[in-house]
Amino acid sequence: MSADTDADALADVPPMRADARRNREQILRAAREVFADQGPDAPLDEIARRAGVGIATLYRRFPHRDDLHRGVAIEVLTALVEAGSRAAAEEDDAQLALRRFMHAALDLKIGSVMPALLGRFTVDEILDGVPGDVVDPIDALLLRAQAQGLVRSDVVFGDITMMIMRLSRPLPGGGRFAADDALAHRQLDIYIDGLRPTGSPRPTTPLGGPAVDVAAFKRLRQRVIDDAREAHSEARADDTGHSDDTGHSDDSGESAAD
Amino acid sequence: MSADTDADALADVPPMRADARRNREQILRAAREVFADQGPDAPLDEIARRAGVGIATLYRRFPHRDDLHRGVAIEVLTALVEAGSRAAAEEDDAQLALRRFMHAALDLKIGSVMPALLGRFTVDEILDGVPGDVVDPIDALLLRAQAQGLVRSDVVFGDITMMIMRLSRPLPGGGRFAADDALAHRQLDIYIDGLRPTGSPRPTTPLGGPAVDVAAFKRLRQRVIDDAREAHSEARADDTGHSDDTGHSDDSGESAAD
DNA sequence: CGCTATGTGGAGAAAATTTCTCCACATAGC
DNA sequence: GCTATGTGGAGAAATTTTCTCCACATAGCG
Repeated sequence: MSADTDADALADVPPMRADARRNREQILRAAREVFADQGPDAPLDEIARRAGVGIATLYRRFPHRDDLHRGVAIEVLTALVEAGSRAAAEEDDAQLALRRFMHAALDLKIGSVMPALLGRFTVDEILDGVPGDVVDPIDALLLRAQAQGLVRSDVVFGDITMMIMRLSRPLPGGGRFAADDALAHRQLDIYIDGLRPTGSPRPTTPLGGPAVDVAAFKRLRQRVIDDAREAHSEARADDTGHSDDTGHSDDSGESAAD
Repeated sequence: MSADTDADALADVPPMRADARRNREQILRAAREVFADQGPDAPLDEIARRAGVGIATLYRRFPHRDDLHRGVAIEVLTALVEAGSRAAAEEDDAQLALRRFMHAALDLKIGSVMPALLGRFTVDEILDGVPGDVVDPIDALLLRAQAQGLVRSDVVFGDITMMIMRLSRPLPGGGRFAADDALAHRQLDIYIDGLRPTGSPRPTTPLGGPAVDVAAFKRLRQRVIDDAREAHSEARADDTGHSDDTGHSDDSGESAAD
């Protein structure tokens, strides 16, 4: 392994054509999104479609689903370690370093890696592809902030990572809410403020992202309902059963399947 | 749309047999869980199974999927309103009232209602079954806490409700993590602490629930991996997937996995 | 510029999953 | 006991997802 440019040279595999490599990256990026959105068993069609490639290309590059899991996991964990060490190095303030790391991790949608890490194949299989340790550097960020009294002492590793995993999934309801990612960052900021110790002099973080007040919530609800109604009426053309009121009707409505 | 507790009296429908009513409730409870876990398109088999009834019973009671959506929505929203007014009435402290309401709402898994509310049928269809307004009483809890300076002023309705929706879904990874519900409450407590204004004298909330530190995380990871390996080796017995074609120069053939 | 090894897309068969009906059997409630 | 009401589960039908095959495209080289 003299130079990484010819990692291929060691194997008998000839170097990939440029467009093929580009496609491979598109697929991994799409897979990360789709796994985060829909879970590890998401249909592969969807991934190919989002990547803008044919299904055959996906299968050629990743013959089994687990190959895709592993590919995504390696990519994301590598970026995660990188984000952690960069945050630690570039932010003097330990709380800001932690905050910056958490937002970066959220952007990476590490929720997509969770399924791959937990229970598909050995940790080693993934970690062999990832430079350095993943867990301890993250914990170090937390410990440093705690040592300086910037984060309450009863917070632990899982309170950092598992929240990010949760936030990296879309809201329930089928991705109807457009500003989903921005809202996740807003919620993360509030959560991070909640990590401060009692009486901390640190001010609360100014909240960006979508402020969904009651009026906005009602507008949102109405808009989505209108959309759905429209989609529905397209789908049913001739509506045999009008919503005549019968309680939880046993057989009102369109049992006449169209 | 009549309240179904005494719909029987008004309509020509004879009263339900006691066991049938019990089953209906079991189904709604199971549906709530399953919708929260897997989304609004979750397979109905799963719901019937969790409810401990046959699939036919489910179809008899709820001929269309939307009937089930509506039934769950009505039940959960009714309980939600009830929880809100109870919290407001019984807690003198406005911040504690808000906290108590949020934890109650999390237990209700209102994430399961979101899909039904957003885009399946009109709001009225649900709300006719729910006594009173849903949105404003919740907002009132927040406004009261803000008026007393117990919650920062830039927080809005959506910061309360949408976080609960998110927390009511399981962690990504296929429900492998047993203490999921308890972790959600722990995370919620941290989040609520983050709602306090700068310099608030209120102490942080003591954290219950699972404290997943680095050691626990590694143990958890290993345990799950072991489980999966076991399940895998049962399932494949013969299939030797050869997958050295990832073009990633990693020699570790995954076929060695077993 | 033209050649060819490498790469691509999409149709569609095969497999897996999910829906939903039917009917023989069970039991609550009188 | 009797019977109207309710039940479970088998399995056909419909839908979704997987995965292969092959005619066609183009990067990269001389």
